This record gives sequence, C-alpha cells and structure tokens, in this order.
Amino acid sequence: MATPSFSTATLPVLIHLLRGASDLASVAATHAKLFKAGIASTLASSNHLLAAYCRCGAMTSARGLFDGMQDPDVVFWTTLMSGYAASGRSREALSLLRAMELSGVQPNVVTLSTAASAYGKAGRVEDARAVFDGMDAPARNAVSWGAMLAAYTQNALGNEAIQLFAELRTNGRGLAPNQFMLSSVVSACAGVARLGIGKCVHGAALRLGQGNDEVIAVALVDMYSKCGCYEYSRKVFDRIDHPSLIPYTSIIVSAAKYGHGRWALALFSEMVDQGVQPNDVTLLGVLHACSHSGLVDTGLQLLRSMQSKYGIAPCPSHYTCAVDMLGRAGRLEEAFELAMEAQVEGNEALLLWNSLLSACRTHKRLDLATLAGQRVLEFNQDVASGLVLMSNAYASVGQTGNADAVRSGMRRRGIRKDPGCSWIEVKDTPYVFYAGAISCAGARTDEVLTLLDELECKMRERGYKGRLGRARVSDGHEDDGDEGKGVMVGVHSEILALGFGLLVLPKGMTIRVMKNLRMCCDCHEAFKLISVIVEREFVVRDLNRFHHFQMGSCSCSDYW
DNA sequence: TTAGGGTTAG
Repeated sequence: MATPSFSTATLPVLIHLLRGASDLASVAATHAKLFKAGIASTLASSNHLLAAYCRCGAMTSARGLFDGMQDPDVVFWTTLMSGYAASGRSREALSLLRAMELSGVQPNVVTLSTAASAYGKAGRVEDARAVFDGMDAPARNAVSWGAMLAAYTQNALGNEAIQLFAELRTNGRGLAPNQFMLSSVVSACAGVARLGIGKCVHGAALRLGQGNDEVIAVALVDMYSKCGCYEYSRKVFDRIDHPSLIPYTSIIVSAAKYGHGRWALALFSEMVDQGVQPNDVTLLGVLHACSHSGLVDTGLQLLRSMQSKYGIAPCPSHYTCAVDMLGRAGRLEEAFELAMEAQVEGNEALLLWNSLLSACRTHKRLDLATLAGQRVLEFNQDVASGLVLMSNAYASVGQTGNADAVRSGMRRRGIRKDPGCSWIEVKDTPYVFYAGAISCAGARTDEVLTLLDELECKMRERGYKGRLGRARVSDGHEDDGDEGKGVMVGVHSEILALGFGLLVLPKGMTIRVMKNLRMCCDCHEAFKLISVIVEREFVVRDLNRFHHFQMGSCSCSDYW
C-alpha cells in the first residue's frame, strides 16, 4: 500500500506521462503504475486517464473507465463525447448528450460546442444549429462560433457559413474572428466560389495578424484557385515558410486544375526534395496534372511506382484518374485494360467506368462504350449520368434512334440529372443562370440577348460555324443532361452568364464564370472568339478544371 | 483543472 507522501509526489509525474502519451501501450502502462500506487481512481487521475485513452482512440478502454465511474461530472461526460466525435463515431457522441441530460448533469458551453461539432461531422447541420441557437448569447464563445462555422463549411453550406460570419460581426458581442473561424470562412468562400467575400476575409485575416497562419494560407490557396485566380493562389503559397504536406498538396492540385502540368511536377519534386512525404491526395493531384496536360507516360510511371517509391498503394481514385488520362489521349484499349485491372467495386466502380464511357463517346468507340456502359449499369447507384453518356455515345456515331430511346426511357422512368447551371459574381452577389432561362438578368434580359446576337454576328464574320450553345442534346453534344430535353434548347448557361457579365462588369475586368457541368466544345470555341472580339479575359470553372481564355486561345490548349 | 473549433481530393 502506497503512503500518502508517495502518491502526492508520484501523481504529477504520472499525469505528465499521460499528457505526453499518444499510444495505447504507454497509456496502459501509466494506468498500471497509477493503480499500483493506489491513486488510479482519484478524480484527477481518472480525468487524465480518460482524456489520454480518448486521445489515442482507445474508445473501448475509455468507455470501460467511464462505466466504472460513480457520478461522472460534466467534464467526464464531455471528454468521452469528444473522444467518440474525434474517432468519427458521432452518433455515439450524440447519444451521450441525451444520456447525460437524463442523468441530471447539465451540459455547459464546452459540452454544447462539442455536440455542435459532432452534429456537423454527422451531417446533421440543422441539429448543430439548434444547439448553437439554444446557447445563451453570452455563453457563446469563439469555440462555439468556430464549431458552427465549421459545421456549415464541412457540409458544403458555404453561403450559410458566410451568413453566420456576418452575424458574428453584428451579434458576436465584439468577439474577434480567430484563425479557426477565418479558415472555415475562407474555405466556405472556396466552396461556393465567392471571390469578393473571400478577398475581404483575406484582408481581415491580414489586419488581424493572422497572415502567417499556415492553415488559413492553405484555405486561401484553395479559395483563389477555386475562384479562378491561379496567380493569387501561387502568391499566397509562395509566402508560406517551409510548406508542409497540405500546402504542397493544395498548390499541386491547383496547378493541375489549370493545366500547368510541368509546374505541378516541379512543385512535386521540390516537395520530395524538401523531405515532405506525399500522401494519396498529393499523388492524385500529380496524376490529375499529368492527365490535364497530356503527360500520359509520366502519369503511368507514377501510377506504377507510387507503391515502391512512396509506400502508397493506388486506390480507386488513382485508377479512375489514370483511366481518364488514357481515355482523353485516345489510348482506349489501355484505358480499358487498366479499368479491368483495377477491380473496383460499388460507387467507385461507377465513377471509373463512367469516365471510360465518356472517353469512348469522345473518340467514337461504340464497341468499348457498350462494354463500359454495361459496367455502369451494373453499379447503378446513380444511373442518370451513365445513361446520358450512353445516349450521347450512340448519337456521336450517328445512331440517333438508339440515343433517343435511351433519353425517352429516362423520362419514362423519371430519371433526371442535376440541371446544368452557371453563375457569376457581381458586387459580391452570385447570379445563377440555367440554359435557355435568362430571367436572372432581370430588367437587363433584353440587353443581354441583344448583346449575344451582336456577338454572334461578329463571330460569324470570323468563320464561326457553331450555334452559340444552342444545340440539340442528341447531337452528340456534351453530357448536358437536362440542359436540353431532347428538343431544341436555349442558349447554354455559361453563354448567358458571360453575356450578363459583359454587360454589368466594368470594362477590362476578367469575367469569371462557374459551371456545375463540363463545358461543351461549342461554348469553348465561342468563349475563345469572344475573348478576341471584346478584348477581355475570361475564366471558366467547369466540373473538372479551369479554362483561361485570352486573345482567342485557352490555357487548356483545347485538351481537356 | 481534467473537456470544445480550422486547411488539401472526389
């Protein structure tokens, strides 16, 4: 039996050991020592032990310790709850909140912030907001606000995050935005491509002395990249001292999206030279860079050597990227063989075979398209895009009867794709356009249409043979889904957004258009020509990448 | 005196 003087002297030492422990073995060893000293069940020991078990993800041991506690206090409950949340077990975390209230222990601001965060991670944003709203305004602190902002951002609710950030400035009782809130809001701006707000938040971060925070910098790199400003993205990156894995990955992914394949590869070798180990996301970024720049053999070498060189085995997304890369380059037999070799299942298989199907359509290979199409239907979680591609594949080889049959089958079965839309930001407000529907331009609708007509005339004088985005879907047009309904459709959404932008944005300003689908070839040609006629630069973000149009050419060199 | 919030891909 230990003497009291032994235990008082030992406790701080053992607690110090627990605080530094990050693996189960050392926590268990310290637990044994505490037990031997007869001080394992003191309040201080229990709290530290529970936190230590949670920190190393040993939730079974944590739960055992918790269940052995008589009358756990609010801290004890909260520690266990955050342990579950951190191990990705949000549901268990949340059921603890109810159990705790039933046992008569009142949650405090830390408990509620933990719960809001767990609700966010479980995708239950409305519940998170209810918890946030349920807190007394004076009780809300920087962590509560940060948790709620993160919940919105992580669930792709960028505009709600931006709105909440604005509320912080008005109702936040003078609470200054910290690095957690700023990085979440910048990331929110990236998700919804709100460049204007993103720039304001960047300015705020600099004024608040957060300019050197690496996490904010990464969010900014990503935000500028997703808003079509690669140069800014690069500038922010260049100011980061000794960038670690995530900044390097972020800038490589940016370079990839803009078709700067060689830069991406140079950044990758720089990163490896600096001793920064890549992860699976980095390698996917490098593969994307190879794909978007036509560096097919370099990309294949990377795929084949990533296991031996970097210890990372290719996963379904690497295979999908490589299949896409071969497909773009017209190397369809190799793409098909690689797709077979990948042995992917479920939703990931759908993405892989969809990608091959898309390439078969582009290169008019109905034989392989049929094989890929069968695979797509086999993994039919989301059949819509596969069917649209299949229909377009038939149309591209002139089998319009089959193409129409697929389309009408979709209509009969009520299968729809997300409607195509494009949007543009004017004075920090986004304007969304759908194909053939220009109502968003409001009172300026007629002006936009007149402008587009004038442009089309000037384009014809320069030999333009397209139809300014007015196309029949079954023409073998891009996979527009509901942008048309198999009949003559209106002007494509990106053309409408461009027309509106030309009318309302100051002369000389680059026009940035975002689109939720891939850009079609006809619109791509139109943007190139219009950039000469009006002498302006345009940036279009489509589903996959960016196109920067300048004086009649595009940064993708027509390879995408 | 122990518990809470952020960034990269698809």
